Amino acid sequence: MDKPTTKDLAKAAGVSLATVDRVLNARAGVRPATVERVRQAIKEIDFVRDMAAANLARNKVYRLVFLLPDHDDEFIGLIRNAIAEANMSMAHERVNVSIVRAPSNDPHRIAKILNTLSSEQIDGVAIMAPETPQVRDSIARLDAKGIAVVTFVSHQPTAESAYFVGINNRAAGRTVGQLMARFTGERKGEILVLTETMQARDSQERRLGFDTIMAKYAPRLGVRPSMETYGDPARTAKIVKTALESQPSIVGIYLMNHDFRDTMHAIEKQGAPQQTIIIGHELTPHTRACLIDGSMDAVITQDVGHLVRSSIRLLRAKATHVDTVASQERIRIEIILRENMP
Amino acid sequence: MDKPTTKDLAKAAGVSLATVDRVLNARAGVRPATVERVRQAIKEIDFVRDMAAANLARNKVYRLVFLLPDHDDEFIGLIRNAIAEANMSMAHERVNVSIVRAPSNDPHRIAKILNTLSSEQIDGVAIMAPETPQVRDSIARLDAKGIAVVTFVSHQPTAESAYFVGINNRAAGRTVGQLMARFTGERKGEILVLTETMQARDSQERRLGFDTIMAKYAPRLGVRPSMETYGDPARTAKIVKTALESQPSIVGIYLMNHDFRDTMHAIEKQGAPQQTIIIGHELTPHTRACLIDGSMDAVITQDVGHLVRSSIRLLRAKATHVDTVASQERIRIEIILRENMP
DNA sequence: GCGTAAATGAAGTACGTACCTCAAGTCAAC
DNA sequence: GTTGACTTGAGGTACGTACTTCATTTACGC
Repeated sequence: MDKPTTKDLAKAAGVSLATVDRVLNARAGVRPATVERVRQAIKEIDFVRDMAAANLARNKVYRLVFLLPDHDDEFIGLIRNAIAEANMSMAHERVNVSIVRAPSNDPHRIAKILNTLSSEQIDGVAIMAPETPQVRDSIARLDAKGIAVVTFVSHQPTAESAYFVGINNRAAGRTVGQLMARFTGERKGEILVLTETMQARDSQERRLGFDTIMAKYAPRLGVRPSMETYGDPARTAKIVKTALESQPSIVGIYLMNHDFRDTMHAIEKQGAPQQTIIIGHELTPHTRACLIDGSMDAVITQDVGHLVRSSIRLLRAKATHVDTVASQERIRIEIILRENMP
Repeated sequence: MDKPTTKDLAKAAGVSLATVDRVLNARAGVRPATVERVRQAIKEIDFVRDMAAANLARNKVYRLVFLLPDHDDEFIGLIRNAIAEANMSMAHERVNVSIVRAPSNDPHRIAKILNTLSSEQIDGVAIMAPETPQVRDSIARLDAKGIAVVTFVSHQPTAESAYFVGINNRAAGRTVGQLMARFTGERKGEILVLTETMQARDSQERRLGFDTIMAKYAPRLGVRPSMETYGDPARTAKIVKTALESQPSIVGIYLMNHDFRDTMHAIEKQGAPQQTIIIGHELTPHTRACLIDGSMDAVITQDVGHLVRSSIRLLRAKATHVDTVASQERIRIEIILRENMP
């Protein structure tokens, strides 16, 4: 009652191992009727190819690339660590993962890098980059070249050939909205929304989701227009100072981008009103510390290790033309409070 | 620049393949000095054993067993589905998982089942059962027999040889406490705590964590003693009726066990005060529906698929005497609101 | 029925590791 | 210096699949 092998399959189909091999690997030179016979036998004896052995025989290492932004914030750091760890723990899956970095505000540069990838060197790419026409075209080109692509963290809705690994940012924004609505109790006042840039689709979607819920559940609260820091500490400090001085009735702050260390620093320096609810994205050493010392109330995050492993599994499956277990690949929107911090 | 193989390792260590094999598989008959030389070489050339090939060569299927309670509630159903799914998706890992069921209130029966497992048939067991001396002894016996054991969902702190796969229930209770404290706003009143039985260690720990946070963050709220339903619908209805009638100032309800369909039904029938915050455990079809229709406010859950896969990985690693990636095995306490429901 | 092309089979090597056997080596105690 | 125990090496087979080569069979048009 052991698992059937290709040998059993050959016997069941009444053909030789060579023919089984031809069918399994879609090689030419087999009559359609014979192909069908083998297909039938596969179903009958419930044959599943031993991919470990197959890959061993192929002696192929799947070379995957993560394209990441070239600035070094905490979130990117976590991703890099997760990639390094995955490279270790998934070694027996015959994957070799490397990282390529590009300035996220230079679509041409990103496109150039993607366009130079050839299917001889690379089997798959996970792309974390803002949505631009250049990147979209590059993804189509990669697809045409037979290189597997997933979009990573940043959704590229116009790139149909690439599966998206990340959270639904609209839902993430809604989640923050719900927490903000409830954590502020019955208090009235204003909500500040800060982000690095509203150019990013992620920010737009989060904002959209956030507004929907705030309008529905907390009409008592006024949500201010998004303020952009452009990642500039001086500008950030100025914005925060002005906002907090002119708005004495702040009851909540939503930090919409990841790695808002400068922003938190500015808020702490300026001093927010007592009981101000502060919610932001991504669990990092910094946000972890903020949860512990109480300067933040909640963090919405996605499991970085899961993101990376999921991307790798999907790329590998795509490169091998194999199906995947979809349920394992859904990235959850996690709510972290001080009490359930991992 | 390929990945080093045992052959490369043999050359690097200046020994033969046979000796490398003896060292790698901890076989006897190698001088300590030689062992050390090979160990050094492993580090030097950064050798990692190709587990896929190793398992192929071993041609061993790891037979794992999940011991589950024999009553069929929604949570157990989810676990069974997850096990079936894992059996499919981890087939290439050479694991075969089966389920054995036992009445969770009959420790002798459970112990008897565990004691009949022999290391010839079974390589590992994941045990979901209440903590009892009988089970604890059985676990020790399994360990002595060389069968890998993890405790699953229910912590058995006295069984040192078994790794625990599940959440910290104390922290889970604290998390519920924090949500309850915040979701009730500034309102004053009483909190009901309902569970199937306080005999279960899980319930005790959740309660402990819950009380800690409530005392600290919501002293305005009175937390009532835990009420036990014993899984009896009639009793449940009576308890809920009495509690809600005699306590007009209920502002929150904590449902501490999983699968509280009867309890929710009784609450809905009796009618809780407007704005009563209801929080419970485990995301199931029922709690999912409750979140959507607003009859529940939050659900604390653990990823069942993750629980199962983690158990399998750990058992398999233990059976193979291999290290694991700890970070991948930590089960998170997930907070689910309507907005971030997966 | 003959020639040709297409389909199929038989048998091999390879992947990286496990595990076995047997021979040959080393070393220390006597 | 012999004995015996321990250590090491050499070489084999096996796991399930990929891929190749070459021989053989089948099908079809004439």
